[in-house]
Amino acid sequence: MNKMHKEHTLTKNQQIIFDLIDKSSEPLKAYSILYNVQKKGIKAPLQVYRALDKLVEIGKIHKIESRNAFIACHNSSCQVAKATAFSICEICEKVTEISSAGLSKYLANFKDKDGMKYSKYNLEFFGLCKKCR
Amino acid sequence: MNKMHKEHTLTKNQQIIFDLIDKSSEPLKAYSILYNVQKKGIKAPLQVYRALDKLVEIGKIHKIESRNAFIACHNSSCQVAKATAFSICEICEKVTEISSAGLSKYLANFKDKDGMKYSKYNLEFFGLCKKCR
DNA sequence: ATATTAATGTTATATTATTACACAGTGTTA
DNA sequence: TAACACTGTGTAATAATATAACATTAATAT
Ligand SMILES: [Zn+2]
Ligand SMILES: [Zn+2]
Ligand SMILES: [Zn+2]
Ligand SMILES: [Zn+2]
Repeated sequence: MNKMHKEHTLTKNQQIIFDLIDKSSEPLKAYSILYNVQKKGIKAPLQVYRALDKLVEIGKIHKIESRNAFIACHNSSCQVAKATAFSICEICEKVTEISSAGLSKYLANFKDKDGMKYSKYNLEFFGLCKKCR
Repeated sequence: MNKMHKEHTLTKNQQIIFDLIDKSSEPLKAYSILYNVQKKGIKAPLQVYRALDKLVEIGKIHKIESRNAFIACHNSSCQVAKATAFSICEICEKVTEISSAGLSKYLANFKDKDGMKYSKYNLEFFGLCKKCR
């Protein structure tokens, strides 16, 4: 198989699960994923969680921690820095990945009281989306 | 009664669980809390989760979403705005609440592409603490 | 080839959280 | 007073989320 540059070639299970998440309009939960890929031969939770772990690790998807759900990344810079930001509508649960150069720069340069810098972070904003206001 | 400055009188279960979290040096998980309060008559998970929900709601504790654990708030401004930030050591799992006027001001004023502002957010920074470096 | 690493398949189990229902206390209203 | 709404409690059962343990196979590197 042709392995181009730094591209991660997904395995069969990883590809099946990534495709499902990528084409979804909303974040998907692990057991919802499991249910939807059983016809493709993925039968057990662990198969799903292993693929999810790897996809998160390589930055193809992100976990929305407050919702225990997974969303595909459409922001190529995330694949380098594990620095993510999302907006979440508290009514319709719509989740959008925020890609703001200003925000990521601010957070990447943020130092706490001890002068500590953090390259990795996860930020979740909550509010009402346009529709729900 | 003045709503802005209303003191929440904790119920018995809430007080027992808050005291445990408050005196803990690390975030506590729900079932660890349950185990530790059984001698005080709290026998079921639901009793713990109900108290936790209320304590989160009134800002006495926060949930560390990436760890499914709860920590007492020592930053009085959180009780007004549900805007929280933490640093988490990826080795020893030490969690510290960040209270930075600059950070909270920046995030409270942050607008996404649609001009939307969010008063509520949760930010988790990851890295290595002083000891673990 | 062989050692090594990564991924898979399967079963069982652990951990985290909620539903459903009955009931008790408190304060307000009629 | 009685009726009501509201909040909290106690208990059992169950749902939802995630990992442990073990055997096996595929891909990669030396
Ligand atoms: Zn991303
Ligand atoms: Zn919405
Ligand atoms: Zn706080
Ligand atoms: Zn540490």
